[in-house]
Amino acid sequence: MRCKLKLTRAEQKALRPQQIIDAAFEEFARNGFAATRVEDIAARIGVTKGTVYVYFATKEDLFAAVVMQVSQPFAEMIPYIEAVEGTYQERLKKVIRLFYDKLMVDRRARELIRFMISEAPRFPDLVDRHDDEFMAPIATRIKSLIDQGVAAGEFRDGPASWFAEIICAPALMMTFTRVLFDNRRPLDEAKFVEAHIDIMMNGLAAN
Amino acid sequence: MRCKLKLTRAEQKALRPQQIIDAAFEEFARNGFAATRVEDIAARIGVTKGTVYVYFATKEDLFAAVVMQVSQPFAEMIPYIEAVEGTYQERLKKVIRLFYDKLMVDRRARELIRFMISEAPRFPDLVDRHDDEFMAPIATRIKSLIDQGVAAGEFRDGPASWFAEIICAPALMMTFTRVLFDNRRPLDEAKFVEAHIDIMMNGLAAN
Amino acid sequence: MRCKLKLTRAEQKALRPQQIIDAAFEEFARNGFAATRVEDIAARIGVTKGTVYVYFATKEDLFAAVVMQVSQPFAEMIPYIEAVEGTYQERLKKVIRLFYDKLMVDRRARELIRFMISEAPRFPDLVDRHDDEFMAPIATRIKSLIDQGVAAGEFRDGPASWFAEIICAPALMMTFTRVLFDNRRPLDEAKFVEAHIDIMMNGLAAN
Amino acid sequence: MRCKLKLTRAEQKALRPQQIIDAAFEEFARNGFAATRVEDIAARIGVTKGTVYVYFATKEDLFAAVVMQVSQPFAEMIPYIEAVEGTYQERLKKVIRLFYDKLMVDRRARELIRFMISEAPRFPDLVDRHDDEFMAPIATRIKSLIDQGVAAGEFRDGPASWFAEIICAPALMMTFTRVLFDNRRPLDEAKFVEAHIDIMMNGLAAN
DNA sequence: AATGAATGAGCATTCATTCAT
DNA sequence: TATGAATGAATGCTCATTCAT
Repeated sequence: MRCKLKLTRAEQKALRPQQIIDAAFEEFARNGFAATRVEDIAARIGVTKGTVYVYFATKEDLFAAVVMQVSQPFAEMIPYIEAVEGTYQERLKKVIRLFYDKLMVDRRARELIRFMISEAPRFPDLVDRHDDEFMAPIATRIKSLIDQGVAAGEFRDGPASWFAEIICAPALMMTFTRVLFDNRRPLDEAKFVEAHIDIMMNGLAAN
Repeated sequence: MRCKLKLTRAEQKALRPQQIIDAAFEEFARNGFAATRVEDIAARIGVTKGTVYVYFATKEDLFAAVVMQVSQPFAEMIPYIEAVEGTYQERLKKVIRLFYDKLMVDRRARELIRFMISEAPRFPDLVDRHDDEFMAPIATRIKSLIDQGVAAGEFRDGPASWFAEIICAPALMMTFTRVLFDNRRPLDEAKFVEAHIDIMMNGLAAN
Repeated sequence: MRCKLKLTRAEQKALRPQQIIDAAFEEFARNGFAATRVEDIAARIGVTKGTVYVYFATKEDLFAAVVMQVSQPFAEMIPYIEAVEGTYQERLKKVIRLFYDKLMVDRRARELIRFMISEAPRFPDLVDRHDDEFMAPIATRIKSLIDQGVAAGEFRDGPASWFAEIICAPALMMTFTRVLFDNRRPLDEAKFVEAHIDIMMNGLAAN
Repeated sequence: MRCKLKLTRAEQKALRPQQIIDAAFEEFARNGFAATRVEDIAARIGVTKGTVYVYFATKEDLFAAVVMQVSQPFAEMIPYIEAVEGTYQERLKKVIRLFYDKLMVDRRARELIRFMISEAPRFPDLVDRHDDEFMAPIATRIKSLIDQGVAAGEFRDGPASWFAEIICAPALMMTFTRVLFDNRRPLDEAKFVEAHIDIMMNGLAAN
C-alpha cells in the first residue's frame, strides 16, 4: 500500500524505463520525432535530461522502444482473431469490430499508425519489423478466415478474398479522420462502423 | 537553343518559385517538415539559402506553398467526377479507378497524404483547408453519385451510401503500403484494384 | 510650379542624395547604426536598396553623410555667436538660449548628439571631426566671450571662465531627458531655461 | 591554493552568471547592443555560446542584467547623499564631488549612461526603471538639500533650486568628453571640477 | 541512479553588398 | 539611373549528447 507513496530505489529503477517510454510517447505523438526534445520528455516525469540517457542511449533508441511498446494492442489482436467463434460471417464481423476497438479506443494504436507513416523514411527497419511481427500475421489470419468462409460456402469466391487489407481499410480511414482533425470535424462513428460491416458482408456474401 | 543554357533574368525569376517548391517537395517528402534543412532545398537547385528567402518568408510558408501545389491532383478530380457518364455502377467504378490513378501514378498525391498525416498537429489550418477545398467536395460528389444510383435502382439503399470514405478507403490503404515500404514489399496492384471494385460493387448492388 | 509634380531626370538625380540622407537620418535615429537596414532607408523614399548604393558606397559612408548633414545647426551657431551684441551678460544669455533653440527645437541636433555618443567607438574619426569643426570652435568663442566679459568687469575672474562646457552643460542635460524619455516624463522646459540662465549669471557675476 | 586553478562544479556555477555579465558589459560597451555577438561574450570567459544561454534566455535579457548590475554605483549614491553633514554649502559640494567620483572613477557608471542614451529606443522600460530607481531618487534628495539650504539662509531662493539636474549637469558633460574621446582629447579634470563647484556655489549663494 | 553544466554542431533567418539588366 | 535577384557571411538560438559530481 505504501508502495504508491514511497518506492524503494530498486522499485523506482524498475519503473523508470516505462515512465520514460510513456512520457516519450506523448511527446512524439504531439511533435513527431524530429521536433521532440529529450528535455521535454524528461520534464514530463520530473527528471532531467541526463536521466533519460541513463536508460536509452539515443533519442532514436527511445523512439524505437516507444514503437515496440505501443505495438502491444496489435499483438493482442492475433490470439483474439484465432479464437473467434461462430459462423464465418460472425467471425469476420467480430474481427472488423476489433479493429475499431483497437484503433478508436486505444489512442496508442492510432498514434502508432501515425508514427509509422510519418517516420517511415527515417526508420525503415522499424516499419518492416512492425509489419513482420504484427500486420502481416494479422492479414494472414484474416485471409485464412475468409478462405475458410469461402470453403464453407458463406462467402463467394471472389478476388476480394485475396486482400484482407481491403476488408479492413475503412477502419484505417476512420483512424485518419481522428488523427487529422482531432475532434474538429466529428464523424458518426457508430454509423460508420455499421456501414462498413454492412457493405463488406454484402460484398462478400455468397449469391 | 541557348535558352536552355542561359535564361534571362526575367525568365529565371519567373521559374524560381516553382523550382524552389519542387525542390522543397522532395526534401519535405524525404525528411518531414522539422528535419528538412532550407539549405538542402536551395542546394537542390544550385542556389544558396538566401535565395529561398527571397521568395518565401519562412520555412512554414514554403511548406504551405508545397502543400497547395501538390493538392493539384485532387483539384482535378472534382470536374472529372462531375463529368463521368454511364450507368451509376460504371460511374462509381470510374471514380474508384480515378483514385488509384491519382494516388498510385502521381507520387505527389501520395506524399501529400503523408504530409497531412505527419504534420497535422503543426499545421491544423492547412489540414482543414485541404479538407475544405478538396476532400470534402470530392466526398460530397461521391455521395451524391451513390444517392442517384440508389434512386435509379442500381444500388440498394443501405447505410453504406452515407459514407464515401468507406467506398474509397482501400485506395488509401494501398497508398500506405507504397508510402511505408516504398518498393520493399510489392503488392499486386492491378489485382488489388479489381478486388476493391468487385467487393464494393457487390456490396452496393441492389437485390 | 510643375516642378513639384514632375521633375526632370536631372532634377531627380540632384535631389536623390538629399532624400536618401533624410530617410537615413530617420532610420538611424530610430534604430542606431547597427540595427538600421539599408532596405528600410530605401523604402522610406520609395526606391530599392540598389539605388542607395548608387549614391553611397557603404552604410558607413551614408552614416557619415548623415552626420555631416545634421551638423548644420551647429555650424550656424558660430556666426551667430560672433555676431551677438549688447553687454557681455546679454551676449552670454543669448548664447545659452541659442543652445536651447538648436537642441530643443531642432530634433536633428538632438539626434546628432545621440549619434555621437552611441557610435563613438565605431566612428572615432567622425567624432573627432565633429569636435574639430563645430564643438571646439563654439567652445573657443564662448570662452573668448567670457574672457572679454571679465576684462570688461562684468564677470568675475574665476575658474569658471576656463570652461565653456560648464556654462552650457544644462542644455545638454535637457537634451537627454528628451532623448531618453521622448515625452514620457515631461519637464517644464521654460522654467528650466530660466533657472539655467539665472544660476550661471549669478555664478559669473562680478562681486 | 589549487582552488584558483580548479574550482568545483558548484563554485564554477555560482560564479558563471557574474562572469558572463562582466564579459557582456565589456562587449556591449565596445559595440553597443546590436553589434555585440553573444559568441564574443562567451569567448571572453573561455566558454561557448551555448553556455551563455544556460544562464540568460536571450541577448536582451543579458543586456538588462548588465544594466541592473552596473546601476550599483548609482544606488550607492543615495545613502551617501542622505548622510552628508556640514553646512548646506559643504553638503552640496560633497554631493557634486560624489558625482565625479562615481562617473569618472568607475567606468561602469560612465558606460551605463551611454547604454541608456544609445539603447533608449530599444529598451524604454529599462530606461524608465533606471530613472525610477536611481536618477529620480537622487534628484529628489538633491532638491531637498537645496531647499533646506534656502530655508537655512545659505542659498538664495531662486529658480535654480527647482532643478537638481542643472546643478549636476557639468559632471555629465565631463563624462561625455571621456566617453566620446576616450583619452584622445584630455581635459584638466581637477580644474574642471573646481570650476563647476565654484560657479554653482556662487550662483546659489545668498546675497 | 541522477544531475545539470557544458558543449558543439546545427539551423532558420537576416542583411550589406554586388551586378546583370 | 534604377532595379531587385542573388549571394554569403553572419548571428541568435537550439538541442542531443557527454561527463564530472
